[in-house]
Amino acid sequence: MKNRTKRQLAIKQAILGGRISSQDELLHIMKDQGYELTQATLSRDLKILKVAKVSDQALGYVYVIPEGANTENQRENSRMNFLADGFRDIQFSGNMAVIKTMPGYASSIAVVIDNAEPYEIIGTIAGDDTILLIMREGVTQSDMINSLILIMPKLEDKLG
Amino acid sequence: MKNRTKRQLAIKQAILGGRISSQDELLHIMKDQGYELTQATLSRDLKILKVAKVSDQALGYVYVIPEGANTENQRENSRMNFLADGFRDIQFSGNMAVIKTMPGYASSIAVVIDNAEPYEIIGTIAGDDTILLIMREGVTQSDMINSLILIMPKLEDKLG
DNA sequence: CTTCATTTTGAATATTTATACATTTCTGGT
DNA sequence: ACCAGAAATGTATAAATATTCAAAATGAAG
Repeated sequence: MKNRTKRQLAIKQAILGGRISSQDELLHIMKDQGYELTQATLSRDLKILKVAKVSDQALGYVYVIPEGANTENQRENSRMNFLADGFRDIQFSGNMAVIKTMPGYASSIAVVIDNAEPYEIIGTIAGDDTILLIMREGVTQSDMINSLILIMPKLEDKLG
Repeated sequence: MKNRTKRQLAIKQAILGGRISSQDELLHIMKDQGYELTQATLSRDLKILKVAKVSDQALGYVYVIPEGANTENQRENSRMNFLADGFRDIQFSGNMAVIKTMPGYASSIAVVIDNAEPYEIIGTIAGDDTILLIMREGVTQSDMINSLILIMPKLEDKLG
């Protein structure tokens, strides 16, 4: 479970970064990165990540993540980016994480996280500029960060 | 050639309109509309139109036209929509068409049309708020309109 | 109207991608 | 620790899609 999330993030980034034109190609890339999986799993992951294949001048076809996929639609997506801008900082303590935000942002961001229902996070409590996240037993800080980036890609600027 | 353009427009609209989940399904729809073609041709058309297949809650997969496909990228796409807003009117006379635009828009729009190199249009001459289009022999007014919509989808609001 | 070159298309096929099914791996409760 | 149920994965295969190759259509030039 834990590994699945991480793998999907890696797949997503491979796609965002590279010019990949078939699942086989992507499969080799992932294996090079140390992930063990088969084409079947890859196909399922791509479905979950809403990856699409479109024609491309140079390669014939490339995999892309259409704008606004993963987040229903474009408007939702830009709202998400807006919210990500309100993110200031995250600190960990035991099985808890505390996110500090710009004033007023906390509950909106918490709602986004809640709706995504990430495996890593059991629950959230939000004030005005602070969110408390309760982490699932066994989840690492790095897992948490990956999970949050998966929900709000723009956070990568601040967390990656 | 003429028919090919028209067919591709019909395909594009079927995709924009409907929830189509396989080429076979789309093939039947096109045949119902009186187009004669095979899956092979359809596959090529979808490639040309930069249509993509992404996962969908209800249907498993649907065909979509990712935002900004057909036009290189999103920024280009919004510029295109902006320009389409400057379009006022089109009138035909013999093998010529005259587009009236808001002041200053004409040459930008003409450049977009020139770059698309539509079969239907031999050439354009633009002033400040007027574009003269020379139509290819045998091209109908309806062909022209379809062709322009194919270039600037947003024109459909004003021409469809 | 021919002829040649180019483009488009279909049929058959290769390639790619999705999924059914069986198996393994997790998770939670006792 | 053990078991039952759920989720994830691989294997094998079905289904879907892209491409090769040959034929037909179209266009340009004489």
